[in-house]
Amino acid sequence: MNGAQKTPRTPPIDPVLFAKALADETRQEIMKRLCCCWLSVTDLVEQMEGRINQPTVSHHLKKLEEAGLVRVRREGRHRYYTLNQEHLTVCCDMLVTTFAPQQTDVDHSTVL
Amino acid sequence: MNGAQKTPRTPPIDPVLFAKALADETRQEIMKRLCCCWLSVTDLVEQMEGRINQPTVSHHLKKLEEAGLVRVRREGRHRYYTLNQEHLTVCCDMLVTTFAPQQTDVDHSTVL
DNA sequence: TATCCTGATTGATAATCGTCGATTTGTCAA
DNA sequence: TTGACAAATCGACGATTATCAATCAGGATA
Repeated sequence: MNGAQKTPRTPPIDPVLFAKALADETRQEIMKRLCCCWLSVTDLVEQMEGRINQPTVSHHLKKLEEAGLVRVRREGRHRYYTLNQEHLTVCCDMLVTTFAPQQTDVDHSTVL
Repeated sequence: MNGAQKTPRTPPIDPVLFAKALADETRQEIMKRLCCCWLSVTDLVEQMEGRINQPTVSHHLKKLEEAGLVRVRREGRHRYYTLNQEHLTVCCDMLVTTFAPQQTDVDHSTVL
């Protein structure tokens, strides 16, 4: 009885990294499929119905993970991914704040 | 007494277009400089202090305009740009909504 | 008109990025 | 061990994109 494990690292709060992670149609489709459940890479490949294959899905998941937008859970030989809703919300709030007027350069390198 | 004129078209609500517009460091810097005032292309080029030149600034402004993130005002031979705060907020809200769970595919092609 | 100024457009180039086939790594079950 | 499966990594290729120099279009002023 082990293996189950959450992503530990605090997600990066970086407006450019965040936007780049979202700046792809395929990645957004993956995010939609992960918004309500945990799916493995194989699950995602199946749901894409031959439009993209396994290495590509892995590649996109890596980018999303680097941006802190997905959580990973390892279970046996599977890895289950799900969307990190909280971080998405935090980043969206940060965007609005970053580009708000009367802005005196908020520091986003440290988590609030 | 004429010339002064706002951008008429309702900005597009498209999560991928929005993210792509934000997915560049230079563009985000331009957005920061436009968040509190109206600046001309020449103003922006000066503020960038030789790091990017005029055609590049124009190119970035075009992308931001296509995403509805800047407003333009023509005045004589000048064109003044400023950030469209409202649309930025709308798009961020849309992102959170789009990837929220219990989502029954909200239509974003029509403005709310 | 001619000239100057502002900013958009074009064409070329280099860098980045998405995609895939092939391979590798890691885990479970015989 | 071995074999089977899941998923990451690697290398290559094509498409997209950021950038710049050069040019062009429109408006102001003389």
